[in-house]
Amino acid sequence: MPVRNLAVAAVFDEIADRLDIQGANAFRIRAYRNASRMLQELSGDIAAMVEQGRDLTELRGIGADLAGKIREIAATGSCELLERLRREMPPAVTELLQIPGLGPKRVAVLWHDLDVQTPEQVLRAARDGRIRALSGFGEKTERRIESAVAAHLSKQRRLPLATAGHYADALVEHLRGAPGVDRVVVAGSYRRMRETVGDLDLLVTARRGNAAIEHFTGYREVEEVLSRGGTRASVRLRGGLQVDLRLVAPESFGAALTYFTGSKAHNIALRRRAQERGLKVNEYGVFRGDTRVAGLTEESVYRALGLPVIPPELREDRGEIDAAAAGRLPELVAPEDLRGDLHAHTAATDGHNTIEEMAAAARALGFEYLAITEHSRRQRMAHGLDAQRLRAQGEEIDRLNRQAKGFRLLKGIEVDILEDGNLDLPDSALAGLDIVVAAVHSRFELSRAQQTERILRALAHPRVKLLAHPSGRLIGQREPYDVDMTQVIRKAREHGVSLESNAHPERLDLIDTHCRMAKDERVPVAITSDAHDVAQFANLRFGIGQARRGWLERDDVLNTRPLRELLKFLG
DNA sequence: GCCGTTTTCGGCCCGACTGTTTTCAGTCG
Ligand SMILES: Nc1nc2c(ncn2[C@H]2C[C@H](O)[C@@H](COP(=O)(O)OP(=O)(O)OP(=O)(O)O)O2)c(=O)[nH]1
Ligand SMILES: [Mg+2]
Ligand SMILES: [Mg+2]
Ligand SMILES: [Zn+2]
Repeated sequence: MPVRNLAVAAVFDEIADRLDIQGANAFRIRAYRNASRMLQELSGDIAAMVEQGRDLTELRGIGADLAGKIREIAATGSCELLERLRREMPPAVTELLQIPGLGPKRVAVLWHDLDVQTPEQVLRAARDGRIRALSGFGEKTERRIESAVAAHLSKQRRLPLATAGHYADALVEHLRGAPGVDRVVVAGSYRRMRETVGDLDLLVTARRGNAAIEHFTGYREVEEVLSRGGTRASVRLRGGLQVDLRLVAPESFGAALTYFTGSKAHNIALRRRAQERGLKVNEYGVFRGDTRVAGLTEESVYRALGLPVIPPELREDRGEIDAAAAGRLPELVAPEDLRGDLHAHTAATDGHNTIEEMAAAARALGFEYLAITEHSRRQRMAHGLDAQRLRAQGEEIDRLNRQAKGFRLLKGIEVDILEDGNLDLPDSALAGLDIVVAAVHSRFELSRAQQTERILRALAHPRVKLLAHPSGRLIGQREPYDVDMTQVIRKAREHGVSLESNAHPERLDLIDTHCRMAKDERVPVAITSDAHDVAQFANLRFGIGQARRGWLERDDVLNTRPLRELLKFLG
């Protein structure tokens, strides 16, 4: 079985961790981490590239050595360097790096001097008072480590973006009440609209800072203050979420926002560009020698580097700086570009509102159209429609459309793709519909070849115009099924099928990197809510976020088209 | 280990907080 991109990335990450603990050159380690990140974001299949004999050194961060290692991993599943490092160091040790406060140096000492290999063993060593005796460690460090391990062992993983939003809103409101506070902005991965966030990063400007930091650490949900200084503080909330606050003077707002929005890789790339121009960038501004030349606004920071402002969603060091320098940044799709929604459910199946209520909510958003796309009969739990109920619903929609002016309900279905790639309803049932959305809701465990074959077959069905939630993943709950997305996207193009970017907060599927791949292959993406009630249209903003992260412009998105053009696409 | 309209060798982002340190290493953002 060909090796997956993520598997190669995992090998490089493990090599980086082990080299780190061994005290290897920091830039060599960074090279492995950069290569891993590139592979995780790569939309094409690395194994296929190897097989086709492509020149891997054209990939960013891959030189002759790492290209060789990728070929070795593709051929054997592992590589000599990793196997050697594993022999030199017990397997579990790298997990210790995940514990906040334990970096490579301390992990090396714990392992060498105490033969500690697992978080549980660290906890025991701390409780036995064996850590404080180590040189470079002390009583306080031991206590911090103990607390950090306990938190690590009970910690939830990364939080879905929408969930983090609830915490963020409450915190921002709390901070706005602090004396002397000027502005409060959520930065970090939250501002970049990543599908999940590891923590919350809050930027605050104030003339007198101490009061703001006091106010922050005094927030009622704070469980533990992890650190606190004059310009920054970190806390852990009940429930485990970490929140970092950064405080700067108002004149540094732009530089600090750039810094705290990241990503780290984007920051490094920006700062390298600054170096090349004899400038220095930090969170206080852009400097030439001792003179500050920018920093009040993000616009001023980017301008000082000869760049237009780069939208936060693009700041991942995926080529956005080169694009900006060349004046080729995309004009990203925005919420107001949407003219309708192509995936929604009603109380006829597992939704909670009537067709009329859903239509009224869509109209209130300024939409021109809404497709009603219930589940098909196989989804028994959801009361999926059979041919007869689907026809009856179509008649009701016809009746509603006759009454409504300036708005169009589209007759649709979210039909199951069966294991063999056939659809869950006969062609006769699909014939009268405006839009057929096809979706995988079962047999996620099929092999890559079988799953790909299954979906390609569905895409070839002449009535199918939209592939719903193409990866099938549920964030934090279910991994994507194994499928060759390159082939899926090519097939979609061949048959004039659009790919859905499902905006449900647990899905956010199309994944951002696949979004970008669809764009490159000129396959239109439909940003849909999959709303099961009228409130869920609000989720569309998360779909917009993922689309923007995938570099999509208005014209790359199917449901920015006016009704007439949409209908043309739907044939 | 990667990379180059200044370089094929010598650089590689920059700063805050903590604890144990007698001047700064380690970790993190
Ligand atoms: N210049 C620079 N900035 C950094 C570095 N590490 C983090 N930052 C900045 C950019 C990050 O987006 C921002 C917040 O750090 P986080 O660790 O919270 O990362 P981020 O929010 O991007 O992702 P997350 O979802 O929290 O894992 O701080 C660094 O090593 N150098
Ligand atoms: Mg963060
Ligand atoms: Mg953070
Ligand atoms: Zn649905």
